[in-house]
Amino acid sequence: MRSGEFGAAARLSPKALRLYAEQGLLLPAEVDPATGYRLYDPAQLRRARLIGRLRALGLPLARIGYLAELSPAARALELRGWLRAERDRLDERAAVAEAVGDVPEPGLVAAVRLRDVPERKAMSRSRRIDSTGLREHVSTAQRDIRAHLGPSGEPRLVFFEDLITPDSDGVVEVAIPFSGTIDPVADLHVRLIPAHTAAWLAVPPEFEDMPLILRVYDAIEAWIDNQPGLRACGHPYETGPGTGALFDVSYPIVEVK
Amino acid sequence: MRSGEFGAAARLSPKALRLYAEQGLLLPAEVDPATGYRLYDPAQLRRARLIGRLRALGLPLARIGYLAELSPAARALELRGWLRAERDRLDERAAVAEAVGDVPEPGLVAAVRLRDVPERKAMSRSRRIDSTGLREHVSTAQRDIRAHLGPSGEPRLVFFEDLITPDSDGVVEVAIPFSGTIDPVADLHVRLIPAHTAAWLAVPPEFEDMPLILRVYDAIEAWIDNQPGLRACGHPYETGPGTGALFDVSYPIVEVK
DNA sequence: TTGGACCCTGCCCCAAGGGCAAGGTCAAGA
DNA sequence: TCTTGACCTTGCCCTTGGGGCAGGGTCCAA
Repeated sequence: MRSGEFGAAARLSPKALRLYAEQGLLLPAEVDPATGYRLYDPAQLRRARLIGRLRALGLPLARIGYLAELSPAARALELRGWLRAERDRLDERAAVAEAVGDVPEPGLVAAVRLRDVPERKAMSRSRRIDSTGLREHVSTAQRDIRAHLGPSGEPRLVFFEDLITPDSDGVVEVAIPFSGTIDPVADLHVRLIPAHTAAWLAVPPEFEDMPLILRVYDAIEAWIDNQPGLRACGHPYETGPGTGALFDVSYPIVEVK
Repeated sequence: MRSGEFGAAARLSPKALRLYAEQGLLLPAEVDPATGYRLYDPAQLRRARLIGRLRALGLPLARIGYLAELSPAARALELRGWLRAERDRLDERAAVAEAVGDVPEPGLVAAVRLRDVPERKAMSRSRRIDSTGLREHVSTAQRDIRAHLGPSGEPRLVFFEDLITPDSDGVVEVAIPFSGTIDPVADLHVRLIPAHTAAWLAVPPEFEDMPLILRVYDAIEAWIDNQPGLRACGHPYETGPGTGALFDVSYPIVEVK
């Protein structure tokens, strides 16, 4: 079969067929060396239709190449896992959407305070994750670092270098301050957390989880914006355990002219 | 504020800020005409953070530009509608995924038959839709066409020129055959459905809806693939009411060497 | 004055093709 | 046998939302 006929039977455009051939996802049974015509075997229709269905689901071609090699049962299993992940992502998006773009909570804004934080040494691990891996990253990094520091008992800090949502990953650093001298190990770095002034808020229990935690961040940002002489600098971080709460949220700030 | 400082406070990359400035989504308060430096006002942080949040949800910039102009209440309303649509899309994807890539139903394959379909004139409307608009397209087109044909009572045909899923749209033609002579009206065309042989299946009631209807298509395709002298040509169509069922599914076929 | 940090424009890159132009191939009708 | 139209090829530019880099200009503090 020539490509047009094959594409019509498989409901794939000529351009798509060419792309799949280039990527090795669906190699023509034969390519005429003189004319470049791609010739397909009717037996390839099964695979072509499968690819079309999976593409229609929105799966990337690389993933399709993997799935196409699986047995139907294994493929169904993978697809169900993917659907569950998609559903979780959507749930988180719903949570973020609920909190987006409202006016800040006046009660939270009024509770923002300033404090001076001294310079500290800290052992930390940075990793690029999305929100699905956040909880695990924090707990395992904390465990690994404490295993090296011994029972110093300092609160942990979690720095958010980017906005972490199900659709956008970013760098999150888990750091535990310590006294004395310790050498870096593997991916556990030792660095200085510089002295700074922070605008902070003890997170009320009812705001601890997504999506309401976003309103805590909103409130601190709004408070800083309302102080003409102050400006955020650097990344916000969560300190846990906090001062009378499960954790505090802090923004390093500077004074400007 | 210069772009770097502003970007750090809003958690937006320099590249993203430049893009938003080019598209008019977030115009700098001032651009130094000599150096091209973009200077932002701290008051723009609110909008910048809103844009960042909406981007993190996966919304396209054009939509964000629209949403950013709305009041928080109107924005929340729009977002809830969008989330509902996303959830519907995901439900349909789940349905498609359940049916994808299994082995065809042997009972269905065994029930496939051949029939010769004579040439007919038909009045039809074609439209590019995705699966959310399918049901409405079929019913309104059928109503509009029957209003012009009068009570001829012929079964309707629905041609699927592409695979229709929540993520991929395609052309769907609703056609009703008639006898006599009728002029085309507006977007209702008059065309010949050529004589052809069709491989067809009366859809059992339990297979009528997504996702199981896909297995009916799979079964006919598998049956055709197993007949060495036969090959599908043209697009499949649904005939309703069918022969002893709510509708039949047919594939036009040709004999090959 | 000089170094480093910051910023600019402009170019190429990603996925998954769509669209178009220029040109080569094939089969059927005249 | 010739021609015509349908089909096929390669190659280039376009899409979204930026990432990354090169080359060069700016700003601020030591």
